[in-house]
Amino acid sequence: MTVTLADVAARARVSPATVSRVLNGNYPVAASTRERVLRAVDDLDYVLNGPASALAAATSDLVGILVNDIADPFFGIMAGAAQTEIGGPGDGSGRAGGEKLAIVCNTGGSPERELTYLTLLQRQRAAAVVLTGGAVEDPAHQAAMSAKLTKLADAGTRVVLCGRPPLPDSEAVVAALAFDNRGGGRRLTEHLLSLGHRRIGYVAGPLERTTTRHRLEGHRDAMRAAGLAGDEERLTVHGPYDRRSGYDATHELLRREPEVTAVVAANDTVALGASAAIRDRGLRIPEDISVAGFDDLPFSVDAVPALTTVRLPLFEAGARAGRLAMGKEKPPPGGIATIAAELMVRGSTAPPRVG
Amino acid sequence: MTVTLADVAARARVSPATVSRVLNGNYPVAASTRERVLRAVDDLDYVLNGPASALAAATSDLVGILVNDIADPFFGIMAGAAQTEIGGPGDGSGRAGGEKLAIVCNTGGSPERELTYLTLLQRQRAAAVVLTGGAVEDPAHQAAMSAKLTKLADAGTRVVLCGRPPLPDSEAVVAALAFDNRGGGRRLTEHLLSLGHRRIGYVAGPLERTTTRHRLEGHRDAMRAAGLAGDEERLTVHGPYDRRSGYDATHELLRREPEVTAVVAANDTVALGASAAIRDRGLRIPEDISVAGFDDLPFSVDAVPALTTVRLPLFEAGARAGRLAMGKEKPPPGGIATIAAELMVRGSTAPPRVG
DNA sequence: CTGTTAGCGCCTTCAG
DNA sequence: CTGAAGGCGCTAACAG
Repeated sequence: MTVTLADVAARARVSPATVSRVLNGNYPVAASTRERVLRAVDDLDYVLNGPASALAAATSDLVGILVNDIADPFFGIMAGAAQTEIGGPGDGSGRAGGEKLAIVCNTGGSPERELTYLTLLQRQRAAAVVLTGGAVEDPAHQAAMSAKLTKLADAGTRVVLCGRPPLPDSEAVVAALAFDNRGGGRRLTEHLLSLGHRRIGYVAGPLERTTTRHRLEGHRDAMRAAGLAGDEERLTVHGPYDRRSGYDATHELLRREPEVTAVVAANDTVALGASAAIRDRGLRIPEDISVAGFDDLPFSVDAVPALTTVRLPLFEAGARAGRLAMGKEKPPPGGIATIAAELMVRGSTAPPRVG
Repeated sequence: MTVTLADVAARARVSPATVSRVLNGNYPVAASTRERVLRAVDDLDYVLNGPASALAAATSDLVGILVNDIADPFFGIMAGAAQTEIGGPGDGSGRAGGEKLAIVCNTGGSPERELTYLTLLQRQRAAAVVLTGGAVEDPAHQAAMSAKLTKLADAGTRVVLCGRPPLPDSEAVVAALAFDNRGGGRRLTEHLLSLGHRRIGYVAGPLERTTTRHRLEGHRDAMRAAGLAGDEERLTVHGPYDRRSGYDATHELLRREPEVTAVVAANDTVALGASAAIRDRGLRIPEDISVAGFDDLPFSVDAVPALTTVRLPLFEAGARAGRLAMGKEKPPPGGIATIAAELMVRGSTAPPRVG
């Protein structure tokens, strides 16, 4: 029925072990023998049995990339970049060579699904796992994650964090690439303050996520430094990282405080929704209200007016995470690297109206 | 070292066979026995060995989802939707149950990588494969794809096409969900014609892709029906499906023909770039030039002015593909379904200036 | 450089 | 309902 390695061996008149060796290419085989085997493989249209191979070798060529929301380019860009480093270029023959199979798993931001996927990857004896994006801060979940990642690491799976803060005290992780969300958030708000804004609304991401907290903390640090503490709670509205949330939260914000002169959004997608809400109220950007985002996704520069935001080098970070997962790059000192966030000032922010 | 099924059996004082049966749940086991086994599993923190299981059972719980560009929400939305149907909700314990592992593979639009991923999936004995988005029209590649998909199907892998036209003559495919790209393209251009536009530029996608061709054919059908044939080549510029391409191609288009009053883009992302180019030339949308896109991605409604486009039910299509891949839904008659594309008229299109 | 020999960990008949 | 036994297809020592 299905052709096996033994069939190939028979046809090439060699032993199964030899066939295995030429297929894996990690052992010397005479050129003529290799030739013969390869021809047999082609003749028989043989395809390696992944599970059998993984079982015998006790490793597999799967690399998992976990993302919170695959429909969000924030994750898509990182995952795609990681995949280019992991997947190899292919040999143009459609025959799979020694490359790894980079697979993207969409957790939808759910802690349960995150753990489930890790278990599934553990089952598959994944060669590496890349966790992207912010983490949920629930202590129970964090403990479960630590435990799970430790087990994965013990089983030989390389664990890399990308755009996620390092775990409290885990030796399991090869490397953690953390974005400077706090610094970026701070500089963004400082920019608004320097323009003269004082009443700044904040449309935050979902509660209990590190990304949300860090960006918000950066914002509040800046506010506090400017002597504007005290009104934080009232001027902050939380919601998911999507367009709709930005829209709704901004309406809520302007209801609570119509005198807001600037709105900082949790990310660019939310900023888009916020902008729509502001316009629906008949207000202009940036003349009446300034708007700022975070991430600098590709569409942000094309918004009208172009969106002031904080640029995160998503592609570069994803690619680096991919290389780390493949062991192609040396981990940073201490296993932790902070990735800079750059303020991008564009047309959506301007000084507040006088009066 | 690693705990195996036999360890669990020993601890639960049953045979390995019994443990296997409770784990797979597809065979009657006494409640008390099951209880004991489950407890042993928890005590020992046992994780099933996927490869061993797949080898013995000759099947696996992997489902592959192939996308052309994971950073593009067009694919992200479909893939995410498919994954919700495939991955199951999890049981909240982080312990993986009977669900499938939905994995997204990013081909980058490369035919070679597409075939490579299919081979990798074939190796893993994937339970199903979902191919999303347009196909490359190169005959050699199409033949190779047909052959590969047939082999996958023969090995028991369910193949589903989502947003991709059915293969010429393949019995391999369970179901093909094709978008009505041609009809959508035609109606979009008819809309522009009805507004009074006559000189319409077209920023097309990459050559040799079904999506590109069908949308362009719809456009040209409409032009021809209006007696406006003849100038197609000059008013069409091809490029990748990205923002940059839309920007560059639109500049090129306006260089070739400054009298263009409307630009139709291959998709919404391209339309964003086209809009930026138009503005950079000091022209207004829609007063000087109308712009239209395709897909109706989430950001399109927030563009300024809001983008006229053709809505594709990406989430619904992806979810349906996921269900078909799981065998949860009956395939459409003949295995082929055409998914309607709906014209969304918004602010970016208006009658051309008079004179 | 190549063949031989044992498993890898699990599922699945087949008996009981 | 449960146990025993064989093998899924491949790899990894060992010999030669």
